[in-house]
Amino acid sequence: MISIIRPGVEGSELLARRLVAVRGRRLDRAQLEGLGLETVREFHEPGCEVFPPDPQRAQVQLLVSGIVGEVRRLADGRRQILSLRLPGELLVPSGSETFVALTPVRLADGLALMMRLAEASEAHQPLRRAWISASRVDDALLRDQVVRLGRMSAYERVSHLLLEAHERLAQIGLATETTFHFPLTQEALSDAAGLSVVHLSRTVQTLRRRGLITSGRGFVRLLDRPALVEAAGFVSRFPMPWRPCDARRDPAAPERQALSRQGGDRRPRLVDVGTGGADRAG
Amino acid sequence: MISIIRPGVEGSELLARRLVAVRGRRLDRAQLEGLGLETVREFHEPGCEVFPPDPQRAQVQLLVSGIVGEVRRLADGRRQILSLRLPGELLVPSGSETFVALTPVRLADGLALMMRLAEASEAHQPLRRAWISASRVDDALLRDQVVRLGRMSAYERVSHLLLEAHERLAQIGLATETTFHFPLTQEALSDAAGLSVVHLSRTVQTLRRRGLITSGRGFVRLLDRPALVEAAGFVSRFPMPWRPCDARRDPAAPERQALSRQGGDRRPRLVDVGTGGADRAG
DNA sequence: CGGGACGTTGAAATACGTCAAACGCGGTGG
DNA sequence: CCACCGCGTTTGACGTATTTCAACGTCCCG
Repeated sequence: MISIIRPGVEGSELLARRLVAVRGRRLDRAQLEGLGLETVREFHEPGCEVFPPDPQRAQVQLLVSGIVGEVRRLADGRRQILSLRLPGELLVPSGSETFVALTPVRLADGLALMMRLAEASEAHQPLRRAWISASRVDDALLRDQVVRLGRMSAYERVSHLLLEAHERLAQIGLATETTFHFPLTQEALSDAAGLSVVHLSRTVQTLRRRGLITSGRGFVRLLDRPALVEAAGFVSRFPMPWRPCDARRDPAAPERQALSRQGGDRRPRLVDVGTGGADRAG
Repeated sequence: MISIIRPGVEGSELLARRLVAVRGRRLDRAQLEGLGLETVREFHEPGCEVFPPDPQRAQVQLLVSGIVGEVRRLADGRRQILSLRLPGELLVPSGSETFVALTPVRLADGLALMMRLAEASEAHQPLRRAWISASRVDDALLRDQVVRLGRMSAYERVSHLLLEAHERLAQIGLATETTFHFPLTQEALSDAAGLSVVHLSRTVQTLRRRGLITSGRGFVRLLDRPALVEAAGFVSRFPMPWRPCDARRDPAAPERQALSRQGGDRRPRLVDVGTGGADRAG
């Protein structure tokens, strides 16, 4: 299976896929050349804050692999994850939030990309426009988060969150039609969903008992997507609804095997341990 | 007292004040000339959707007076107000959201402003930069909303919401040090706070019983701001903390009186009816 | 073999939602 | 002027969703 920790794809490729997905249009790969995105710069253990590595280093980073949470903390220690950041996304620090690695993470310097986006050069208008589309999608996702937290039950929130994660990962080729690697702690998930860990755990189990998902070893499988969509009132924020099996088979294929032997990441954090043998069948 | 329905100030003036507040810097008023903001175009009764008046009309509008809610609806009728829009703010429609008038509202065409912001003309760089600051503040406020809904109790949410409203209104001269006009239905407030109307009502009453606020006739008075700030863990998102009594006395003064005689707005919606005579004292 | 991180479970407390009725108020029509 | 009505708020009783606390199981690692 595909690993989000080691996707087997370059960061710029993931960025490109994302820009294509948010715009629903092709993008000339030349637009992303010469940005120095190949050289991965950081590696963080889960729980670490991602910014700032050094003050003088770039303040914008491209997430190449792993999952990062955009976090706000309250005085008494309560934590809210504002958004989950997935590979191919740019992390721009913004005052009141911190970026926290929720899994092992690799980053690339995003400064050159940021500067290319800022300059209004004629040659890079397609990139610029794609970027604007990406920002709009990000914005819509943040508003989804508001609605999730404000008006949805725990059951709906978790379903919605999983559907969103699945779609976003699918768009960049890091999910199959039903399955994706999502090695988050239940504590992280609960902070994203605005729930207590305990209640999140129970909610996930309800989803499993009802046969909507299975999960374990950091993988989630959506057994009945239509039912989940129905339960969560899920609406896609991408211009094109995702459909499986297009550009997703070829470039990501290399390390299907390597992962499961090694256990994926050193700290094998699981969404949950699964119901025994429920999640074989690949 | 100052009315948010008829502030006695032009829309461009409110916009200007806002741009000053979000940047913490002066702004040459010439930057806002020739935008056609003087001609107020719309008048909506509460509950009406603000967009679109006509397809061919401008799709961007400046809110000149009154309060607008940025609304998402779920399939079963649940409603979440993503953000409250106050006078001097620009309403840009965005697909999944609708703008709903929560009080009587006046609007001006914002298209010319939008276009001036888009063109990179050297002359209007200060405006452009101020606008970027405003966007950043908006963004921070939306994230505040996420935290409110995700990790705060009803009591904290309402306190926080009131403090935010007060500060934003104070920044544009529509609030005194303690008091502001806020003629929202409790239903609207509850949809903003992610609570049921009933529970919101009880929460507001708790705040009153504890002597933190009084309210009635659409006005809210913060009796003990420090206590509210403490209770809500409130943090300002403006570059300069607001302090009373600077530019707020002169230009807004004209129609102090007109309002209370007329009852403010025709449908005198109240935040609540107050505890009898608790809110005199000027 | 012990310890720590993570997930699960059960019981009890509580915050919040729902339902239904009453109230206050301003507006309207007689 | 009063009676009535509609809208918004308030209240009480009650049900439910969610949290909290505490304990236990498991896996991995030292």
